[in-house]
Amino acid sequence: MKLASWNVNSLNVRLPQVLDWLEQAQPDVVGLQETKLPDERFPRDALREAGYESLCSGQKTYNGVAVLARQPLSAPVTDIPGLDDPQRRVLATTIGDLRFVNLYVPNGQAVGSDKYAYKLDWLARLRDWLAAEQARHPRLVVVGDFNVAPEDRDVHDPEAWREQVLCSTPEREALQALMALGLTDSFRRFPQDEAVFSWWDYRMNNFKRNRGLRIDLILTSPTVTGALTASYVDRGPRAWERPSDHAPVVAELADA
DNA sequence: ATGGTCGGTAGCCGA
Repeated sequence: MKLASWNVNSLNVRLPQVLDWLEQAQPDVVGLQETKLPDERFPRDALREAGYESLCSGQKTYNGVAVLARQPLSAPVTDIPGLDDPQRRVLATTIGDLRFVNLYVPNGQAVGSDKYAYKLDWLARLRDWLAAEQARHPRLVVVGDFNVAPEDRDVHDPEAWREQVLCSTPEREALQALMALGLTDSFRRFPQDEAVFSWWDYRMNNFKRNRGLRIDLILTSPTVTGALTASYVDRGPRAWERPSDHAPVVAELADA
């Protein structure tokens, strides 16, 4: 079983690339972020023709998440309980025996800003909810654009990024608090090259120079971690014409 | 060279 996460930075613009990538990579489940589409404009039919059922939680202009799967998707949840937030950043659903949680974590803009405070609060509330999700659903997978680079080795220039947003100690500690629930960064379960990233700013030829961060993650609960057979970043689509600024990330599971 | 690009929108805001 092949799981993936991809921040597409507008599904309206990126739908042809998503369809190409689905055809090429043949994932079973995909979490999309930054769809930037209200649900009535979600391209459900085109995705169904490609073999995928979908759930979406979108809004105009900003944010928006969706999950695509070859199997039926049930029991959707679109909000962190108790967090009254109009921003569409969460979509959890059950697919087979997996509970799949797709996230677009707030960016945080700059350390010390109001958006940064919102990000840290959001992550703290996420932790409490994921603890409950894990108790209900032992086979839990949490994917998405976390907008946090877990460690310095996930950053092209750690000194330049020291205590900057996406890399600051409070953000990393908030991510660690999620992982302390028993969630594993699937990418680090396997030998990897150095300087593997999942996001490269559009500016300054950052992709060509591989000046990126690894902020798109697939976290797995212990029973799922035990079934992992691979986890990697597919840089291919980032090199396509008119790309998203993020590449898809993938985790593969042995069949049960 | 201290910025440089996108996407959505119709101003700039957000990333």
